[in-house]
Amino acid sequence: MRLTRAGEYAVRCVLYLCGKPPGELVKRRAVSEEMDVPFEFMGKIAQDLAKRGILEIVQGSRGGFRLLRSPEEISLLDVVEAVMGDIPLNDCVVRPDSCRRSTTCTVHQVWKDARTQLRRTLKEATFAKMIREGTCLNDAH
Amino acid sequence: MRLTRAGEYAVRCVLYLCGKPPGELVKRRAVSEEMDVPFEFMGKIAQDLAKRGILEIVQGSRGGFRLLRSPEEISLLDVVEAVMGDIPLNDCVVRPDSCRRSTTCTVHQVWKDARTQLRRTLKEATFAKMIREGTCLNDAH
DNA sequence: ATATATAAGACCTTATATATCCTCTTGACG
DNA sequence: CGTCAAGAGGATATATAAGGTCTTATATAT
Repeated sequence: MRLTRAGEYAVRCVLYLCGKPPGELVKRRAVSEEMDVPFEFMGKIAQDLAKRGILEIVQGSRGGFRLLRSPEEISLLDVVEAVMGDIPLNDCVVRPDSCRRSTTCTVHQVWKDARTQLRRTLKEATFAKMIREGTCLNDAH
Repeated sequence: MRLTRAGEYAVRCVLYLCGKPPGELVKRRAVSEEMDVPFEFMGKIAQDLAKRGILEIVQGSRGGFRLLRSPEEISLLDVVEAVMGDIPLNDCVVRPDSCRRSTTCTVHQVWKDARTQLRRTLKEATFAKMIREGTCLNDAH
């Protein structure tokens, strides 16, 4: 029940892009080196972020990544779920078939509530807000 | 970021014991069969629960498991953390050394808040409350 | 065309979760 | 005491997921 490395890397990537002028194209190599993310792995993660419309990938020479949304419009939840898939917490919540009485079972209701709460907290945390209040970016990581 | 099988099994075990008269000694075999938990694995899980003082393990012939607390005094958090360890969500929260500026970084602050919130929700969910409001136990699982 | 950059999937490695096995210890009971 | 039932606890498999790398293909500027 923890953030994966891919999740952490994705956050770092978006954080880095948010620190650049809006619409600027940034090389994968630059993100990888600055944010200490394995180069190849960065490619995978960028694809996940692109699928969710968080950034755009430009091919060809002079290619790279470009944010498609403003930091106000990107939440921690968006980024984390882009690479980790839906946050389930408990199986029954996402696949109700796995438990016959999931709709009435209060154990599962607790998990469901916890999940809703967690997702709300992460949804409310936009990158604009986080950067405004200070992030690791300020220091060399 | 999900409940492990061991966590689910632990919950089932405690749920089952809560359904018995207080202080009753229940055989591992019974818990295992009734709650559909692998017999050997049940032993491991019981040890974790015993370490946290949730139940007592009695050896010898006529041995078995016995709840040490009333359902009012056992929360979902107790049981889940007994088998899964502390819920971290994000590494930096539990091991601040892994990030230099964890005390001031708002990304980590969000994770920390989310974690606190999740733990509170699970802490408030006592087995007494959950059973009162209906659980899967009522049905054959 | 060529150089540079990413795409996409195959593949490998490591870590964790899940489960089982075996030997030892405990305690009831004859 | 000896024996049996039951769990303890370490060692060891097996399965699944995470983490990372490699290769071939594709796109674009020059």
